[in-house]
Amino acid sequence: MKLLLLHSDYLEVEAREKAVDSAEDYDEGKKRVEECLVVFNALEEGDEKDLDYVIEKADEEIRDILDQVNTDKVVIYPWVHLTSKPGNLDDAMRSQKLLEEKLSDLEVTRTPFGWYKEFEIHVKGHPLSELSREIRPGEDDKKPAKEREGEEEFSRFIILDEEGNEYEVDKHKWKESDILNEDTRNSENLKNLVRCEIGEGEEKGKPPHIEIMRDLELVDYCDVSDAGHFKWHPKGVLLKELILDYQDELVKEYGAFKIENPLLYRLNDERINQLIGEFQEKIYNWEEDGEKLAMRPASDPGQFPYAQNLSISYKHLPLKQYEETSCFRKEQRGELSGLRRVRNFTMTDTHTFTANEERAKKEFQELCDICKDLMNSIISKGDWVLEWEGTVDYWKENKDWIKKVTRKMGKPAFIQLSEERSHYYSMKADFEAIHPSGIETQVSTVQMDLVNGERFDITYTGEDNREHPCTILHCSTFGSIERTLTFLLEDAVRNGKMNATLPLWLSPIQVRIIPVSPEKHMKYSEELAEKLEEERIRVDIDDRNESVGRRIRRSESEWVPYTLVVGDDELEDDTLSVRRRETGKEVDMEAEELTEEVKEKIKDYPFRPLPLPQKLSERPKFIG
RNA sequence: GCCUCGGUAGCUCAGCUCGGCCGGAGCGGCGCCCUCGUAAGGCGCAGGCCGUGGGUUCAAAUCCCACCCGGGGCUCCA
Repeated sequence: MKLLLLHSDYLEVEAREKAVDSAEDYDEGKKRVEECLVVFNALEEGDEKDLDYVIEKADEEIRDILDQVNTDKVVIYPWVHLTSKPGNLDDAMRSQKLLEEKLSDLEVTRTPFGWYKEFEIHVKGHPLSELSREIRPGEDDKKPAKEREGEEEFSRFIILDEEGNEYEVDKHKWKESDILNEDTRNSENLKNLVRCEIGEGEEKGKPPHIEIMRDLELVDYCDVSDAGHFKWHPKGVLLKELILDYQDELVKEYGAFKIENPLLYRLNDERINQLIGEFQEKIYNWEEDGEKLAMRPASDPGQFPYAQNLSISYKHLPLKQYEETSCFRKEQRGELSGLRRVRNFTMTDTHTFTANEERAKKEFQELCDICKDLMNSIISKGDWVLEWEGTVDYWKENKDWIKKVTRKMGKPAFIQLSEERSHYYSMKADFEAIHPSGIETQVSTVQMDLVNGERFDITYTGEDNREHPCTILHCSTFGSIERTLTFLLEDAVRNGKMNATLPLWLSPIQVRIIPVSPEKHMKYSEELAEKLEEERIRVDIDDRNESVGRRIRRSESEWVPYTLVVGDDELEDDTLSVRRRETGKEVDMEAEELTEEVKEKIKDYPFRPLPLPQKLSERPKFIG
């Protein structure tokens, strides 16, 4: 039996005239059924051998779909043309009645058998709305619910441990790998990564960072923009700027020059067309004065043409070009999720142009070192692992080198290999942060690109005075700042919200002073604040007319790492009562001690001043 | 794009089943009392034509229709 199942808004059907002599009697007029599953069906040759089984199976399939589309109205509609080998008429008519009986506990409508019918149908557009099934007697195994195009991109999976030892992984038995079941943080994180990549996928539900980013007044939805575009409050802007400051330091050390390209590109330029092509449906584009324009979905559309126009000699190599840019991708509506998947994000991207692959490997290593530092300093010392992706051939030829790089990162790696090169890179290393919930966030990536130099005519003049294509390395230290922030926030609540905290250098407010009595202790508080400020510490004063308890609570809910209460006792001797958020306990220390402690923790990190009025009484509430 | 849930005060939400006696609470804000000692002190005040537009009705936050916007899921992406 062949079945065609259509989840429909409505079906209207009217019997016109008998198509066969044996057609059943029928004299009802036009019928209309709304919000139903229309079951077109045709009995096939051979089905009569075990009609009961066929009907039973059909019943099963129909109920399965009903369940999924969440309706209980069925229309049974015989349609012989679904098959090229129809069963005989009598059996076919019988099958209709049997099916109706089988489904009789539901709201079933049957259209007459053997008539020419006129019908109008409106089928819904969701993925389950159009399904076909085939049932054959004697075939017991159920067809898969969805027949996916099972194109297997990767053919080989390998794990490297921190020492660079190699373990082959079976896609279907990955859980059994000993290396994934060791009782270490690395092993556990790697297991989570492998699960996300080839296992049952990511954990679902509302991501925890959404509530946090709003509670901390960092980032918020923006009701006047497109979905997936966010507004940033002062503290959020500060956070982003500090991270980018840090990034700038890394770039400077690496020796790259910083450039800035437009956000908007002309699609009728062949290069742009090629570069944006991969993003196809995902670009924001429109027409302006007859010209097709698009917002940049990545840094390449700006950076490649930029590099093309440079005059590069072998003496300039390796040439390092860095850009930090806003990218726009029109992700599907339903795919957007907090800051994790957005339509506008900031990316930091370096391209290194080298003379040849050998030289590129050296640079690759150096870029990985940078990414490692970044992971360890900004993201999380513990909870990240490596992922390599590339071709089987590249792996075979460069195994030792890949192992060497991995060893230097001090993290285990998961390697996915495909027979054919599917992207421009032959091999890439992704730096994946692992959330407390087990999901991954790709932070950095370093990619070995052996083809685009030639393809986009990015060349250097060699000693031989001839043009040679560059081997290009792509390194995005932050695939997206937004995602990085997502991880930071979720990582912060790894052990619960109680003592959750951002790294001190990223805390928008590092020290809060609470004068017990605003009038009496204000002067001292202000002097203290000034002293701390001189040491480049972000400090503010909660001078609101509230009880001490209430102000402590506010400070804690804003994740302020150090809270000082200033009262009569402090005026007398110079000891401060310091509440450390990390421990939730308060200790007495002198101003100098506190300064030293804070400075020690933030010594080499960027600093930016408080982006808000110092006194809380002068500060608006941004959210809630 | 599809499915689904939602849109009520600055924020979080209750009220809608069964139309009227419904426009509320907490937080936040403001004011007053208190001059406070480590995660919510007390009292008071101001904030909303209940997403938009239609419809039904003597009467709509509540019922119906359309649209807009947001969350989640699917698909997609990786």
